[in-house]
Amino acid sequence: MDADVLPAHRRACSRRRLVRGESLCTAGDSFRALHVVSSGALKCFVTSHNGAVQITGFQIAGDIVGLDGIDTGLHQSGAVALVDAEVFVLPFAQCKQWSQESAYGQHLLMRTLALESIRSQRHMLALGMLRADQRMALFLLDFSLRYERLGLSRTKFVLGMPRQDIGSYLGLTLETVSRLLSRLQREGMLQVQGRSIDLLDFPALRRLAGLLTEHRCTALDPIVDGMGRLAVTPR
Amino acid sequence: MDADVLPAHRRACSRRRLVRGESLCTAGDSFRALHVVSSGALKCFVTSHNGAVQITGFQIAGDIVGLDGIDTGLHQSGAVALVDAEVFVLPFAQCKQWSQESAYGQHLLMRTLALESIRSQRHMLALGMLRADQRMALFLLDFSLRYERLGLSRTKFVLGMPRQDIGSYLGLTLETVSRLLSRLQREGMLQVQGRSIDLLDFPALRRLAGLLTEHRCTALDPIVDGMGRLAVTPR
DNA sequence: CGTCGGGTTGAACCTAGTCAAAGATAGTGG
DNA sequence: CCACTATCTTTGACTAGGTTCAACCCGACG
Repeated sequence: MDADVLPAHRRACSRRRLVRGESLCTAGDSFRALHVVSSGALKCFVTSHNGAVQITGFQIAGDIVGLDGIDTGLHQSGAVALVDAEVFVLPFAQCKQWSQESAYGQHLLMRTLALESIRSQRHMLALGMLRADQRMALFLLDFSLRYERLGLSRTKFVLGMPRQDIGSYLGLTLETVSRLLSRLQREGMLQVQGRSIDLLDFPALRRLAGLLTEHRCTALDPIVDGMGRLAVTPR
Repeated sequence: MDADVLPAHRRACSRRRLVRGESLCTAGDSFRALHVVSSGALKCFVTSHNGAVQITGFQIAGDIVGLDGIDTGLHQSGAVALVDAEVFVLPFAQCKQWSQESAYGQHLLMRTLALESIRSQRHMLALGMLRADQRMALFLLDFSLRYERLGLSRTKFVLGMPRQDIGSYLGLTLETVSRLLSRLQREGMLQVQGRSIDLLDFPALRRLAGLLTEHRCTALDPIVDGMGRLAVTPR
């Protein structure tokens, strides 16, 4: 196929590089595009009236940023790079077109949106009814699973964010996070060295988190391929 | 227009009546349709592995139930009627068709999905960084606003759910909920009689919740009209 | 070498949870 | 219509898990 006969949504999209600490968007910015992380890591956060911030999520390769802008056309949360990162830029108009022209695209976009709210709900559940140590275990297992999906080690990984951010995400103080990591290390469940984590005892961590079964939440097909092209056929 | 030339998504959809305590769907059910509450009230909840339940939301007239099934095709949460209720049944295939044929439909469906995840995020923020009394105040103000939008009193209303459910929603125990209501009454912010609430001091409640401004989160156009027909033009 | 952001650890305090008992309410059946 | 029961609600006393405040440590960087 010739490049210029391809519908807009089939062309590879542009990319954007972010250096550590650089912000991708800020709450209140007008929403034009979705972003898919291709490398590095971001954090998303909302700011409350009094100025306090709460981290709402951490995104690594394959994760989507910016869905919060769809509703009002303004971003509801900010996103900044935890480490140097690169993202694909998917103009939202293009996504809409894609969704109208391809039944699979429509399906995928809706699933992506729905999944986002399920993730929030699951996290809500964690914040609402788990003890601090259980939240921490869940957090670590979640990261482990996500790194594994990227083909990386599920036992050894580096958390790109400071204790403060982990605390904010889990509804805890940074001191509690620090104490918990120390305690879990003392109890032999993991090894921690600054931001480097080495999970040693998965069964124990799962038991702590209250997971009976290996909690594999559905992995959604990515909406873009490695080159940043919107998917048009399954898998 | 003749009824039989209307596209499927323009025909009034069916309804379903639920008696108090009856369940609309259960986690694991296969997902076929979205539901829009037309009267009464529902609660949605997720069940964790160990059997504990957490309420994820309360739906009153105009609210949508069932978005959680879109991702996997299976409902992730259950929904039961708090009081006798009626819902419109929107077969999901029909929604998809509507979304493909009408740009406005596509827009509205996406906004609805996105709004859902923003709501979850906002609630996450509340669970993660607010004290119990602040969560309670926010909860009451939210209900007040929603009743007001339905043209009902924003000061006097009846909470259809037991303390236990409020607690579960807010990440608190039923005793704490009870104590908080008693305390807020003692402090003159409201009057409580069983499940009947009368908000007396909005400024104080807002101050408590940490809301500087009157927190009016965007009201999304309803996706169905009063007869259960999918909207095709704004407003 | 000093400073600065991030991390660890300790002690005191406090919020919300737990356990327990009694009071209200609503629903049921005689 | 009333009595009985089940459920919901309130309140108290006690406890524990997390926060707060504060000191100290470590490594990076000018």
